[in-house]
Amino acid sequence: MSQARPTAPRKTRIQAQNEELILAAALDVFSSLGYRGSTVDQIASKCGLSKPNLLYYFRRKEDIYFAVLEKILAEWGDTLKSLDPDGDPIEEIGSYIRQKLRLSRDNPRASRLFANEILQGGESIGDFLKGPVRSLLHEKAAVISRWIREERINPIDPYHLIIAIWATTQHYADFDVQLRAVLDERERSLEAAERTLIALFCDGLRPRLP
Amino acid sequence: MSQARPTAPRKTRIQAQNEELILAAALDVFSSLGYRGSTVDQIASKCGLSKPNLLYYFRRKEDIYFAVLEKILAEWGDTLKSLDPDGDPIEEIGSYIRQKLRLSRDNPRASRLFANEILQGGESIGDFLKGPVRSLLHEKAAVISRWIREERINPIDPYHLIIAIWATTQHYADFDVQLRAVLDERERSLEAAERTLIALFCDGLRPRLP
DNA sequence: TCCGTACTTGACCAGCCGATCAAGAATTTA
DNA sequence: TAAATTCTTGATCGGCTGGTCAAGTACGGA
Repeated sequence: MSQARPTAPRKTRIQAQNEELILAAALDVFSSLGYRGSTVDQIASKCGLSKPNLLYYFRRKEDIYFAVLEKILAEWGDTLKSLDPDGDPIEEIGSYIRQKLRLSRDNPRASRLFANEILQGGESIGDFLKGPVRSLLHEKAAVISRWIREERINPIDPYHLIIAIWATTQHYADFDVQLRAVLDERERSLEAAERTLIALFCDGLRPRLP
Repeated sequence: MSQARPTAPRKTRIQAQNEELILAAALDVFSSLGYRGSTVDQIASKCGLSKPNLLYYFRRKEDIYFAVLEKILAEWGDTLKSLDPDGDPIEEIGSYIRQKLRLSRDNPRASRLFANEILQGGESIGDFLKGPVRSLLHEKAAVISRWIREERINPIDPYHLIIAIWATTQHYADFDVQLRAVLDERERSLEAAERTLIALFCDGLRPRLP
């Protein structure tokens, strides 16, 4: 699967270089047009290769798509590992939000590709979701549950908390078009989003009376 | 635009009936396959009409899409009008969350179609976003700003607050596939989501000390 | 009942797109 | 340098899909 040519067990310099080119172009195209909306020609011309040449490295359009997906899922897995069980709960969750927000800003196309895939039924990543993501979620939920038991944070459902964090942070990548149409430039700063979300998740809206 | 036949100023019984059939089927198909992934044939066979017959009512595939979009945007506009400026802030925001969450549950396909459209660049709804949605957002933001000035809720950015509400509530429709893969049946109840979000937005995570 | 209009459809077309192939160019290896 | 391998591409194919058309059928008013 990671080998373009089944007959070639090792990667040439040219091969590695072109595959990288292709995957970069493919992320670009797939994330903005969706799988079905993208054509092999578009990807090829975006990276300056001919269509048959591209199909020499990846036999099928599907294979390109899978390769892109695989790549971004791997990167994501790495970045999701934080949330130190031994740290201060509020600090940890705050920095988790910050981190995910930055990921949204720095890698919006990956986020959109993922969103697209989910909306389309997510068949290609079902195993990934049911495996790594699921266990990661449960692991983090357990940490949060412990924090709740120790009365270091308010008692809320840990699963829905994490989902809320995912939803709010990814939203800045996935719905960027909407935000651009609806917010003024000045209101769209990452800092404002960061401040608001952290304030919200930490202290909520209700004023502390005394 | 609302008339399928430019030469026919009035709607026949059959016409009204078939257009409704078509739009229902189209929402179904478009929302699960996206615009480019859907075919006119699929929509036609889903509502038991032949393809040419469908294209008799809507000349182009695009026209069907626009009609569906127009319909759901109109319905949405209606449901978004709540948030009474004279009510209790916490109550109002809570009931707004509840309302949007129920909308997600009762009309997930509309939500997904919308998300799909945004991800694809949202050209078809640019005017809608820059117009009605934008002014609605500003209107609500003004209300929230007043509540903040009156010190009835904590000072946070009203725009990002509303966006956070949109993000979290729509997420339950748009990312349903992911939630199914990652959560157990029991954890996926609307009630849990409702409770968690409202607790989060109202009181946050940090315990009140005294 | 008859006539005009609205509706329906099988057959068909043109363009696009994924994929193939054979043949030539470049690069590596010996 | 020569042979072997890898890389590149123009030409082409077949299937799918949006859209058309002509011919027929149902409907509704007089």
